[in-house]
Amino acid sequence: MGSSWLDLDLNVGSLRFPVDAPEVFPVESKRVEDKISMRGGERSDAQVEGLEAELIRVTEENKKLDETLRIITAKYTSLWNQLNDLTTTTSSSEGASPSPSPAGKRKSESSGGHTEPANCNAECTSAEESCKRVRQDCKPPVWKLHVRTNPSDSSLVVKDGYQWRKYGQKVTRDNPSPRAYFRCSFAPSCPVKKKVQRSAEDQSILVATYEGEHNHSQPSKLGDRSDVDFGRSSHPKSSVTEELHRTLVEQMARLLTKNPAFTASVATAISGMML
DNA sequence: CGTTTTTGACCAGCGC
DNA sequence: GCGCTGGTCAAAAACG
Repeated sequence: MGSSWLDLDLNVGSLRFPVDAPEVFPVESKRVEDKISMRGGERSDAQVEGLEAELIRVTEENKKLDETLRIITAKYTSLWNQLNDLTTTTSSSEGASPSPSPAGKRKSESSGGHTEPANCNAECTSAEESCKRVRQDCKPPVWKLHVRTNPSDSSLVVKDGYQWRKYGQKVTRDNPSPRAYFRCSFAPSCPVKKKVQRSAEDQSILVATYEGEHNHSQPSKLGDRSDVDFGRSSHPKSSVTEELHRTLVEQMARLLTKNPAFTASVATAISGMML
């Protein structure tokens, strides 16, 4: 995928309209044409021809811009679908990645990402191992969420819109950072658990592991103290994908707003529509 | 005073 | 069976 999609050549540099003629945008072209035809007698033919030429030129540029926007949208959709596929596969295969832990066979850690039976197919041959797999398959769904935080911030808090109660903390063998254990405190019967630990490789990344599914609606919608609301579904996977969606949109917005020509064009377009 | 967090103790699974 | 390790419990402390 590379950066080709990020290299947004919007070709907006030529869209520098005269300040006194904002109405040349397509939404207003019909009105401009009417004005021209109505007041044609008051203007010279040269002026009319000049305006018409300008109108045609700007209309063409708008078509180009519209086409570019359509391409960007298509690329974004394509990229988003790829990301969806990627998160679906990585969330189930992450636990299979080489673990720094020599043991790496503990039931929770090792089965953390093993919800995908395909992972076991190549390895599990004996009856004993297939029994283990059956046990693992019965476990609640497990999803991982990586959140970049300020490394100086030592709190193990991942704001995901739900209300959590910490019930334990432990230093694990393969990571010097402590791991915090949380339960969903919004509903006492909610089976969801969350483990949060800093990444061993990058201390600025918090790795939140969700187990199970919420059996209630998201509390943040009911006006609780949580300040993030990116999970519309009670399913933890949905929270993850919504988070990715949000990140993508933010990145796109950041890229676009960094381009002064683009922001100038948007401003001109908006003012043109308002006028 | 009720709720949440902290933290040491305990339990269970797994490999040897 | 033993030791290691991750996960959970529960009493005490902290907090609002």
